[in-house]
Amino acid sequence: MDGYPDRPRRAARQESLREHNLALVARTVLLAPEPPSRADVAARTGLNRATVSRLVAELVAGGLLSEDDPVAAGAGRPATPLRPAAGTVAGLGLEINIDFVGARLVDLAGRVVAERMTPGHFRDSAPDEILGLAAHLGRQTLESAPDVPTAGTGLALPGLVRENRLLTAPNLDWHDLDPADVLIRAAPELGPVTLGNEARLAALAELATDPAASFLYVSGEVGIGAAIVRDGEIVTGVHGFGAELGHLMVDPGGHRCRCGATGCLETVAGTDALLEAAGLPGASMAELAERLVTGEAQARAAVERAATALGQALAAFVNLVDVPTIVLGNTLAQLTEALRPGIEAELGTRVLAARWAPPQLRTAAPLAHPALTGAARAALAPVVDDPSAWLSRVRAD
Amino acid sequence: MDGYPDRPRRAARQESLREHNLALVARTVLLAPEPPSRADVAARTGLNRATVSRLVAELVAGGLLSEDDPVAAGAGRPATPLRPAAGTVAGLGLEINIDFVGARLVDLAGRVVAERMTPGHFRDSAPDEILGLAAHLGRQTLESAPDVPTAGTGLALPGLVRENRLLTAPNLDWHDLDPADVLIRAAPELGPVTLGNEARLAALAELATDPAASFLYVSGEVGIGAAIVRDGEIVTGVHGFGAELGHLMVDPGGHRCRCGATGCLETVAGTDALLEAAGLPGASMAELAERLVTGEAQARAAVERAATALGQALAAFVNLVDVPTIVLGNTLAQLTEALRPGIEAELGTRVLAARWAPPQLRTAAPLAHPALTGAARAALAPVVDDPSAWLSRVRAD
DNA sequence: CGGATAAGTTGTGCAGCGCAACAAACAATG
DNA sequence: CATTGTTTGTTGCGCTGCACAACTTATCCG
Repeated sequence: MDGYPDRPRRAARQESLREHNLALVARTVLLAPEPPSRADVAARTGLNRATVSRLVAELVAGGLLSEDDPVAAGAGRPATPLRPAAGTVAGLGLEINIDFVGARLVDLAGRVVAERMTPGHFRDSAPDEILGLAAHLGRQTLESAPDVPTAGTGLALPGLVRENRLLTAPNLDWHDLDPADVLIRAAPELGPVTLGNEARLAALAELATDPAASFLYVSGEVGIGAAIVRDGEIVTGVHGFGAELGHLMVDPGGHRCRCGATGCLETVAGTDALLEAAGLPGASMAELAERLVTGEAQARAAVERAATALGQALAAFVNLVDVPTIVLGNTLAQLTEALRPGIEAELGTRVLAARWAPPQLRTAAPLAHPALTGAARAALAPVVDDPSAWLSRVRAD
Repeated sequence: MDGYPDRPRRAARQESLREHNLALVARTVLLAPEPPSRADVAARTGLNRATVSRLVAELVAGGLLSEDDPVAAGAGRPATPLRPAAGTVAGLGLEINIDFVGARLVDLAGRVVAERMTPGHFRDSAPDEILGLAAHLGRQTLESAPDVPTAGTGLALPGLVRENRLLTAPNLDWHDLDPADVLIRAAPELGPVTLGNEARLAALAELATDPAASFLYVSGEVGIGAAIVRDGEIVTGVHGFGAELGHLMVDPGGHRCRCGATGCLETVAGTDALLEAAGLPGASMAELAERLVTGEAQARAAVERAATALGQALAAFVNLVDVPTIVLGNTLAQLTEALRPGIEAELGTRVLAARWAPPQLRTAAPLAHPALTGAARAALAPVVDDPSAWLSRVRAD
């Protein structure tokens, strides 16, 4: 039932072979933990050394890969290590969230080329104004690195995104918008703008550490978002959204949620709800973590309750979607160890397959505003996934 | 973030082109609602007419496709309709369930070539004995159609399947088995045996009506299984299982479930649980449906409770996985209309994206033991997905 | 210093597709 | 009933792109 070749969707011609193998070689180098030689790439991909040489030549000429100085390792001709080119192609990540707007320019090598950040309070804000600010930050960021060509822009938003439109962002009180259009009008140099859900793009950033991983990324913010990653790919529902973990019901008789239903996970384990229950409204998660150390009862109780609710929701998730690992990100990352016992207890009893595949729980890689980096990566994705198209664009200049 | 070409995984050589396009042409004909001509196939796939002709010739020679008599449609040379070949390749489906063991031989055209069924009571049964019975039924079925070459066998089981092993089937009380091995020893002529979860294979049968559909298939049995189908493909979790809808928690303080947790959906809406709550233990769903017509209070209350629970579980599912359609199958199919109001009420309030994409609810296509057909289709899948391999096997004879 | 070894390059052969021209089979028209 | 127009399917040719093998290059080692 599995393991068969990808379902063929469109005709493959001679040209498709090139596109496919070019992408294969590019990915192999871009995602390798250590810079591989041409011979390494040939061995890993199954392509002939001669073919790899030809393809690498194209990719180097197009500025996607670069060669290091040859290094000898034992006998034989020294290998020429290949690595992602730095500073030749970049993607711009933008993020609009409740408490800040930011821009980050990231190149193929994963280096942050430039960054701009504006803190603020954008709850119930005017979309055009904030999008204008984002466009401005993006423009500034691009201008600060004028010699780096940009493939496009990714925009992370805390809401429901579908077909490159924002359906709703409850915490911003934004609804039914076309932010990509607004951005492009304000700053055409941003190039094609791709929208993405904040949690999903944060998951994309998390992937940088292990490009072929499978996990559920849980992003704790005011709300609770999530994204499913399977073998290094974000799993998308039919409509483009999904993984709305925050609105899983954990308490049929619980509080009413902003979404209209009752007993949603967010009403128990969302940042604001949790801090309020702990008797620390307006505080930060870090402060809450401190209170736990001193052993304050109300804080403990609130965290325990949140952990149980999270555990139940995650168990439901794992039963339905079967992911091996759960990654806690953003504000939840700071509480991982406090939450662990409660979450693991629920996972242990409720996950049907726990005996054979106990879900692992871990903290996200430390990185401020991961969705910014994820958005930049999303903007670079077309280049990585289809280098041929980018190369012909480069040649056209 | 979406719509980019499939991630390249292995090297593509000239031969890969052929394999790809051969599969493309085969699929186009096999899944077409009406028999298409070569010219139709060329238009739909984007391949050149000449190429299609070459590929079709191979597929016809290999017994995968057959030509109808040419029919004139308006001006021009009459087109030669192409259709799946009947009786030249078949897959054998086996199913072991609580109340029967069955075998069904299905050819590429979807025709049932032969079938054998043995009713019984196999709860807490001896695996070797029942697998022997299944092997015997399979052998008989194959012998009754000796001139139809078989690609292999699919085996549907009501339990957790992973890497072609049965981890657990609580209702059979079978655990940690390798049924494929047992079958092949007992009847080598069954060929390669692929295991599959009952709900998942039933979903595969449901796909026959609309080969590119996306839906959640909910299979009501003693337990409640489910399978996610996205664009005509079964979505598999990382470990191979997932979609364990029956063990979603709907009532934190509810009954203890066989799985060890409390308040699972199965304990409210599973066939046995539902009938018991309705005051009809041991009856059939059809009888329950009748009682509803006469307006019996206890039956009504039980169904309403089940509908609400199902609605909550399905809402959770849709929020997490984002499927547009929910298909109720097996025993649940008979209650669809009785359950609809309760389910839709919950979906309406709990599904975050309901405003933009309200989930549809419908009954499965009428077909006895759909998992049998699905298992047969699963056995045929390798042929459909990689015709080249099958063709060279045919040529080798 | 020469042999062993591995990396990368060059030239040839072959598979497989698109393209264009062509043959086949029918309908419409006067 | 012959001619024209239209669509289907086939044939021959040329191009793309990969594998393969032989070769060159650059290093290590004895």
